Amino acid sequence: MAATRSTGRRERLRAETTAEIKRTALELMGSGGPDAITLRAIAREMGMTANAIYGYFATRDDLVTALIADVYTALADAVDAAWAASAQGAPAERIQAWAHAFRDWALTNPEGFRLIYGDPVPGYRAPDGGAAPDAARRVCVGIAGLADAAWDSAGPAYEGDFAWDDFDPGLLGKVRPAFPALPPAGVALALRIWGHLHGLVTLEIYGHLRAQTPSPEKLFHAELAQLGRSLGLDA
Amino acid sequence: MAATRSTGRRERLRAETTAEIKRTALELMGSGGPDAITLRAIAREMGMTANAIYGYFATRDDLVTALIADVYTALADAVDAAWAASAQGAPAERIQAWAHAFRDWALTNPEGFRLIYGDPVPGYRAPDGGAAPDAARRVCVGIAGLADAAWDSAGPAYEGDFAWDDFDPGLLGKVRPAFPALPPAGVALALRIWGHLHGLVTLEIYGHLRAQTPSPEKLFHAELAQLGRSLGLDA
DNA sequence: TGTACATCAGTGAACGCGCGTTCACTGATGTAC
DNA sequence: TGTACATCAGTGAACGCGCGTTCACTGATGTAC
Repeated sequence: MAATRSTGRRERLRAETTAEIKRTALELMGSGGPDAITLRAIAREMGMTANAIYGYFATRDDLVTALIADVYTALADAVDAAWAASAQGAPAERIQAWAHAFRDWALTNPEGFRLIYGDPVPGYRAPDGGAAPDAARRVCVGIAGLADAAWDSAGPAYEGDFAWDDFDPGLLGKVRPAFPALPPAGVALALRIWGHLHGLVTLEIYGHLRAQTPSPEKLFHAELAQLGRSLGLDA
Repeated sequence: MAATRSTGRRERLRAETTAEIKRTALELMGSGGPDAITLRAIAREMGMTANAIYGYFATRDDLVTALIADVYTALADAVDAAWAASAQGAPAERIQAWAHAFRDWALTNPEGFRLIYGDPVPGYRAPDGGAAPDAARRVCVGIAGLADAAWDSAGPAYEGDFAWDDFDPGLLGKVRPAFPALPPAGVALALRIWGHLHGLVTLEIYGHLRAQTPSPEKLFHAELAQLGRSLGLDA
């Protein structure tokens, strides 16, 4: 009992320090951009030696890999939560809820957004597996949910010559069981919606949109209204 | 005469070396990412000493600033050329020509695309003026041209509560004289189209789209077809 | 045409910096009997 | 409860690296008379 509890304490301390390292890294990224993620800077911030971090992450790239997974998960959680919270709403409302959650998360965590969707940390090489974290796909599956919700009304306008093998099997492995009624053209629609939202948000995050308009959110709102109309949904 | 010609020669050599420095920097960026733009690497590649570059650029950031301007200009030239070349076509064809030129340029110059639209070179700080190069705006003005070409048929579906002061005066200073018939909602449409194209191309360049579909170009093509339909244009 | 001078592109050594990573170690915490 | 041992988080000094930038300089090219 006592032994178990003691071991538990060490493990808990260990987990806390691990979390603090990641939190500190994200804070540094928030204030200084992805360049700021260096073992030495993190250690400095935490009041420890740089190499103490090697007790928690074998290598700097391992730390970055963990950060990316965490950030992806946070984004996926945010949009999934918005989707779930709007479960009682009409499709048009739910799509707007999802999209706003996406943009809001990005604006709240611009450096996180840059970390997962932009250029990675200088010198970083993704691990051999190379596969993006599961959470990356969760976002895509979430968007497929938007397309699915709208497909009854949107379908006729969006039929096209897509086939299942136009898409990655891993993606379909998640999408098809979840949305059995969605045809290939619906998956294509999902990816295109993703592109629309990603484009506007990226332009905003990187400052390109703000150079053209003082109110990017108005543009985003118009985009969603028009999207709803294109999908044949009542706003 | 001889004197003039001699001076001309020196100046020409100087211009050639300046161009070679920039070309080398872009090549390095092409093979090693934006991180690879270092004075020492450029000098190494050119067979000269690192500090010889200080005869051409006062500082590394000055070089990067020049590179960004060059790359923006190359992109703007590419899309403008496609637009001009399709002058005889129907609006739907011209829009497709423009969009394909945009994507093609990005795929041919992915590192250039990342340089101007993504995270800048590590440690780079834009000069005080801070303003993006003129060519950056040329791209936006070009897209306003797309919206203008489609506005006769698209307008009714895209009216919205936009006003002139929803947009940057600098942008309007270029757009309104060029397209006097385009109302504020048309400018909003232009920025949204920009977002659509930018999103799909960015996702493709950064590898996120390829993880979901083996044929991003098919998706892009579908996007353009649907865009034409949304704008009320015949394909 | 020849000579004295100015220009200026490029050299080579050096600076200080922050980085990731390694090494041998210390000292506190937990474990076994 | 007390003692001997194992664990393990963290230290501190050091490594080699590539970077931007500075400095005093050399040597070739062009200029003026």
